[in-house]
Amino acid sequence: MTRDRISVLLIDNHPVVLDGLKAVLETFDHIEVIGTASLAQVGLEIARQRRPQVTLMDINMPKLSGIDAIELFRRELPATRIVMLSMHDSREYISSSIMHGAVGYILKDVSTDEVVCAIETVASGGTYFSSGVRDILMADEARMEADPLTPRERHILGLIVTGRSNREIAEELGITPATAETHRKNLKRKLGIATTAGLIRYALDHGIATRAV
Amino acid sequence: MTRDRISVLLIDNHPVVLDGLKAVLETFDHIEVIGTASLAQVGLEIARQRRPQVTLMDINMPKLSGIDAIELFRRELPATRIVMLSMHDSREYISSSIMHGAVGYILKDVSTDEVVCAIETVASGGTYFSSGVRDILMADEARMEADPLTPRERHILGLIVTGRSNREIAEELGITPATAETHRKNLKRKLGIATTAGLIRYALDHGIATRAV
DNA sequence: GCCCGTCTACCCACTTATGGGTAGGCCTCG
DNA sequence: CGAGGCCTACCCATAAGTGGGTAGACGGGC
Repeated sequence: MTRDRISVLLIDNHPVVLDGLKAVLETFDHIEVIGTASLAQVGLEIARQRRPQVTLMDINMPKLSGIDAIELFRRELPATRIVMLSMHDSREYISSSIMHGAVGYILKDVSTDEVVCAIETVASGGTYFSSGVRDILMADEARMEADPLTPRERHILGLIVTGRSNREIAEELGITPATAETHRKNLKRKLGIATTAGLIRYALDHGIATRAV
Repeated sequence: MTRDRISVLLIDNHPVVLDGLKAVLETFDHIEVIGTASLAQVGLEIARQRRPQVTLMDINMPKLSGIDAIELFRRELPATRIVMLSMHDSREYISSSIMHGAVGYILKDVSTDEVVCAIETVASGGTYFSSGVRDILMADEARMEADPLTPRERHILGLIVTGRSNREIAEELGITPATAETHRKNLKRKLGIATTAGLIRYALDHGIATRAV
């Protein structure tokens, strides 16, 4: 399923970054830059036709922001792995990117080796965050580990792990499904996790629930 | 959330079983039989009003079968934990019960102690299967362990664990979402697992996927 | 040659989740 | 008393999953 060369699409409205990155990446035999664009919309059109395995996308772009573009990419091309490029290590940008479906986030001050590494990692199914980003994510996690979830949220997370629907959770706790839904949303937001599957893995990882039931 | 006494509803169209079970259970202080019925419909009506924590239900009943009744109970009262009572250790009945949402299955030839144990177990969130049933489930599992899933199914299960939707899986594998859906259905059917959450736990348990991504 | 498992694909009706919100009541801490 | 966290509850529109099916194509083995 993995082609011999990793196909990459570059989207960045800074020509210097775009061309520089392209030139550098082309020196690697196993990476194929199948297109470049300075606007997200144009990049999306290229992606429609070329189906890149990986898309490197600037987060700050005029007209269509990188964050919004993630949405569009994931709707139309769910298979392309999106790595955000950013000059800012803003917590908001990072978590927002992850929430919307990016699988990588690298700061523009990283070495090209790191970019290559990121491409390789996400292409093979992993996630990649450059060192500065990792620090922020780690700090987040540390803050979380201290007092991550409210008791109610922990309880609900436990029920989610057992496959309960919002309605079932509601019935079980004597609340309305709408409230269970809110808790579920808050869990995702707090933990920066986009999917229910991710919540389950988080819960199992952190001993909030156990596999054995 | 757990009341001091476990409220239990009994549904069985054999008066002997119904009355006998009621009499026996009432000798236990921590169990409260809040109602009995010989028809599933009647039991459902009682459940609507009394909201039992646990419902023991015969699988073979006229008019409305126990299996179908599980559906209705879970729609209206998702919180009540359903334990099927059966004289048959039919594999079909058992897996069908589990698939529809029962959390226990006990044969009628078990000791009353076992029934009490089942009630306690499911009331506290677990599942209970009497010894004869366990054997069958075990045999199933053994058969599964040998060669449970096709390579394609294993692959798709791995993607499900990472939270991919059917559409994302389809895009990733170059198939249609409908096919991804079919694979997902087959996974559930083969493994006798009702929920996506259950699939994820299965995958993590059996090393088909790992938490670390 | 035929059966069977596998992979593919589609049908339907229905339920549920998702991702944005907003907002009120309650309690605690400063 | 005011701020903020927590739990509750609802709004909207859209996307996705569920649970029944059926069925064709391909390949291997008896």
